[in-house]
Amino acid sequence: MTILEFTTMRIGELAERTGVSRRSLRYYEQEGMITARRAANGYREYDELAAVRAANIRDLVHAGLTLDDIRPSLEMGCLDEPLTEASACAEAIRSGLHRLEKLDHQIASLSEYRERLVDYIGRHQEALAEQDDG
Amino acid sequence: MTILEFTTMRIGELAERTGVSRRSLRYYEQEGMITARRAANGYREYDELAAVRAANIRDLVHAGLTLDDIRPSLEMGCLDEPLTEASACAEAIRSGLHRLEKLDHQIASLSEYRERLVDYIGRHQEALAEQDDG
DNA sequence: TAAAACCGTGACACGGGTGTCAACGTCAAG
DNA sequence: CTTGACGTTGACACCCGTGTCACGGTTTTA
Repeated sequence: MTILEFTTMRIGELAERTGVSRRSLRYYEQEGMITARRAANGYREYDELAAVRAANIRDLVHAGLTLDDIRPSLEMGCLDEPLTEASACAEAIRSGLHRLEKLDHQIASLSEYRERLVDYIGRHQEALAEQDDG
Repeated sequence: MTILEFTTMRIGELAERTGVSRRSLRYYEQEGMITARRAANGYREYDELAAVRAANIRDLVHAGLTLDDIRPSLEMGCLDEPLTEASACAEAIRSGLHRLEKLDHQIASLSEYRERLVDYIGRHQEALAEQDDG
């Protein structure tokens, strides 16, 4: 615990810190997305890098990406620091571009439906106002 | 077949016309999203309304909505004519709004990742240009 | 030392939409 | 009558990330 080189933590702590469930952390590891050393007793020991990655993965998954989508970025080290600061990546971009296409399609579709929905809402907000319990 | 009142068709034809698989058409029906009369032999018989609905559902599902998301709109008759022309709906809107929230979150998240991705790409397009096989 | 809290693995289930296969009925054409 | 295309239902499988449970080992606390 008082090791200075790296802040080492076990799965419970990491889960709490990142908001990623133990289950998911194990799954991410199983999928090769994060790495954990093993203590003598078999317990996983995570370092800061794992924590950063876990958080980044969490964000991307939450945004609707799959682990396979994320993997290339990760393999290029793009997820080794908080997502807010862009690092240097290159090849991951290629697959990123691929995903981007689909992404744009999806966004476009959703936005289109959104528009229509908003249209409806605008047209009938009086009707809604009368009930307004939601 | 030469009935004039409604163009009646069977599942195969509808599937071909809408691009929705037979399997999905049955599933939609099972989920109460579309209706089919039954011929004496048990075959499903679809009318034009079913065709329109099927196409609309197809679009929305393709856009990332679930059948449960779509159901309210459908129940209000919002999907009874081609989606391009907005009809009069009201209560469906309420659940529409609910879905809309999630939708916006998702779109926002995706867009954010998109931005970062585009950033990366911009920064490293030279590297990509050198390989340019994609 | 015993209880409580943590860790390990393995297995099963879910949701949602779809593919696919089996086993069977129906209908039109040869 | 047989063949083949089409229809029916039911069941099982997939993906993907996650929850959860069982069962056992370890660490910490009382």
